[in-house]
Amino acid sequence: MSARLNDTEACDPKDRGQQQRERILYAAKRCFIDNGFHAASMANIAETAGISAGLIYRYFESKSAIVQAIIEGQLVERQESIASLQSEQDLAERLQELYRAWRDGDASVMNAALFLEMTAEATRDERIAAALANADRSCGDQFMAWVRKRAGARAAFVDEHSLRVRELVLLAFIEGLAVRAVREPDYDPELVAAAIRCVTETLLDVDSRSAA
Amino acid sequence: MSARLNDTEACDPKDRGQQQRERILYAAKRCFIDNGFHAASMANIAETAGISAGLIYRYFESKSAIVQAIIEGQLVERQESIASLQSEQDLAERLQELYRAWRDGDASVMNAALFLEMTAEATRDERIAAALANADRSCGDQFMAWVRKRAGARAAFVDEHSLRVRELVLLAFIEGLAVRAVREPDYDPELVAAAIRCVTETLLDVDSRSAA
Amino acid sequence: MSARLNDTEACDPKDRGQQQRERILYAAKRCFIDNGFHAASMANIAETAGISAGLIYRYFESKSAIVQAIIEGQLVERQESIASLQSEQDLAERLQELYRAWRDGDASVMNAALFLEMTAEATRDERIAAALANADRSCGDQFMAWVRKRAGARAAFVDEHSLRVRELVLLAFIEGLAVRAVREPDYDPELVAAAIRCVTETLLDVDSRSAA
Amino acid sequence: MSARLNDTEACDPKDRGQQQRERILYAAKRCFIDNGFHAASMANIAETAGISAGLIYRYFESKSAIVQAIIEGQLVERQESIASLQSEQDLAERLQELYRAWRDGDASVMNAALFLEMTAEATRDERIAAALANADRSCGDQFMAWVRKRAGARAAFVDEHSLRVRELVLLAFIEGLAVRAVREPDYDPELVAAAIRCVTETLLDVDSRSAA
DNA sequence: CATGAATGAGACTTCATTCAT
DNA sequence: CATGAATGAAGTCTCATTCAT
Repeated sequence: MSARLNDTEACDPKDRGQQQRERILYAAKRCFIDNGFHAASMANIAETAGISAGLIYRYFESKSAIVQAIIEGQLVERQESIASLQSEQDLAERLQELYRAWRDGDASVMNAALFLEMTAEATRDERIAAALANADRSCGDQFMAWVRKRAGARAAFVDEHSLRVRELVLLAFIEGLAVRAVREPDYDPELVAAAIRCVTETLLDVDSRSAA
Repeated sequence: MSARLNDTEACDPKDRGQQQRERILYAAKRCFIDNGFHAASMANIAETAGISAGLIYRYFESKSAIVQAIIEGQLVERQESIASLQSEQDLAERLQELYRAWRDGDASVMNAALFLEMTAEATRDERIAAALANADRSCGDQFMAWVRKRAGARAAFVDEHSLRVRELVLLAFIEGLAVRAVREPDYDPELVAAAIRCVTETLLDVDSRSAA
Repeated sequence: MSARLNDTEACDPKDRGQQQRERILYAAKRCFIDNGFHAASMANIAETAGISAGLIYRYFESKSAIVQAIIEGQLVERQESIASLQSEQDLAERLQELYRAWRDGDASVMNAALFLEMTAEATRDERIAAALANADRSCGDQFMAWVRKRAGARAAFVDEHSLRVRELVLLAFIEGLAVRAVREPDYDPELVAAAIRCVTETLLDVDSRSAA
Repeated sequence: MSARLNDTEACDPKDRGQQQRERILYAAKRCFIDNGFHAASMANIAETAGISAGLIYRYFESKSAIVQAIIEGQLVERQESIASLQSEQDLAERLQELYRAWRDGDASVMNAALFLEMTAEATRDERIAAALANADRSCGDQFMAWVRKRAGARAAFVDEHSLRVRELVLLAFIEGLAVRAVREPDYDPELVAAAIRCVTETLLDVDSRSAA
């Protein structure tokens, strides 16, 4: 537990708590990914974080509070990602990145299995459901604003209903990729790229499809 | 589950065991849907099936063996569903039905949350992963055969790669609907219908898109 | 664990469950008396009962359910005791018996410390409060009926309000004896007997005091 | 707890510790009353006292040491209360006040549930038992002296034994009121007042009852 | 074939107490 | 003198699984 290595770094005492929170969150993410949401025990998480089990409760009210924090953290990441979105091609590239992250299960980003489990857990835990719904709505709105802006840049008109349909299709497709990443981890990357292009091009082709 | 047979009625002694298995599987499906995969206890399942807890172990080695059996059962259902597929419009209608079943948790089909949980579980349980991959591949092939047949019926040509892309897009979209059904259960049905039409029309519009 | 000694006696299989319930209740009473209500753990009770901790939950929903069962058991005892009450002298004798049982802490009857702790617990556990209130009301009514009957036997009239006052005084006095039994276990028995006579005689002296 | 002194103000340095002790004791009493003896945590008490949890251990050896200190403090209060007792009517009034405090949980005096819990705890903790016995005896003697003085004032003779009986009856009745206050918090105040009058009048009616 | 009582491990969570700062 | 982060033991309760009947 030397201070220099993976510990507190003994500087800036005021946000020591924040560091602990993050340490716990990171450990929890790893455990959830490795063992599944229910199989990962608090003792498990504590050990991974290198602290005692009871201490977690100084920073999080309950196991479910940890999940909520993870969801909210991801919300921020997603928002930043959308905010920095440029062209339509950029969107396609981002989706490919996302797919790779999902498939490879990097603990620092969202992992597909974890994403699915959290979604399923929302069915049974109201607080998780609320956190997810909030994140979805927030990102959805932000994304639609982006689409509108892009359309406006090309002087194209896009009616509200059509916009909503596109959002749903794109969202379902993206989330479906999470399922695909888990169930069939060995797709040819080119195939996935083509599928992503197929969807993004169709959906953002504002003019030809606005009558759908 | 006919009313006549819900006890030990001595007809057809050879597949008495098979009847018990199915009775257990049906009960398990109901419990998993209602309570979630981990929250459903063996006692729960036994009670739902109207038998004792210990008896389950005569027919299934463990709880996870039940899950596998359910997955394999679903494979059969899906194959039958695809086999009976007719026109393109029929496909869209089927998808809408599927979405409704997912959202409402019809016990006869699979429920969305359960679908997601099983998918996530595949990350941790090799046998479940194998069962799922097998089911996916089998259904995928069958579905592609259907598309080819439909195209042939209209004398349209469709190259292999394009076909695979479409399959992936459609599959991801369908599975994404499961996520949507869980995370946003209050979509306007019309919106979902429009999204489904949007995808099926685009994907099955063989001629105009074969170059994509 | 031989069957003949302190076990199931292997007869009458239908109320095996009832025997287990009683075995647990008896063990719980002992533990509560010895260690206090909160300090007595379920593991403690289980060990005393000679079973595993988890098994208790087949017979009682929770720790608090055990307390409720104890309370209800005592209600029955109290009712039977009141029902068999004869003359006024009999009442005084019964109270002396009760005091002795309280002071000596026989686990089979009510123990004073346990009585007080349960009363205190009622402040924090609604279900216990309800069970106690129910028992009190039931016994109170029964007791007042007895007083009325005794008065009628002597052709004495006793008005309702005066009756209620007496009931309260007697009840408080009895319950206060529980406190006394715990806080000063070494009273001269004659002193207690005199105090009991003092109260019972005063209270049941219908004629001279009915104007009070 | 004057508003001026709620921090480290350096006046009168010698009994700074005493102030802290009292602050902690007051907080503990509040917590015990609100949450019960076992449910009140040290963290709870510390927060109520406005200090850190660790600091409590500079002033009290353990949680149970706090309880003892509270009991000893109550002894002083009770003695003062008895010392200021005037006429027989005054006694009745005091008892009504006490009953109200019992029932309503006034933090300045003791609350009934807490009183019962501490009494029960005496069964298991010798030091608490000793503190309680000591307090009871001391107050009892003081009370009997008061009765003798009142009797003497009216030139009435009262023999020792009769005096002891009265003391026991009154004490049991008072303590029984604590039980009543917890188990039946909704008594008509008039009923309680009548019961108290009934007891005090009977017991202090030196002449007519001295033969009992 | 069938039961369901019994087990034992392990889940989440709380809390009195200590100790580096 | 004071803090509050940290621990570790213990608490209640659940549940997959076994086995005597």
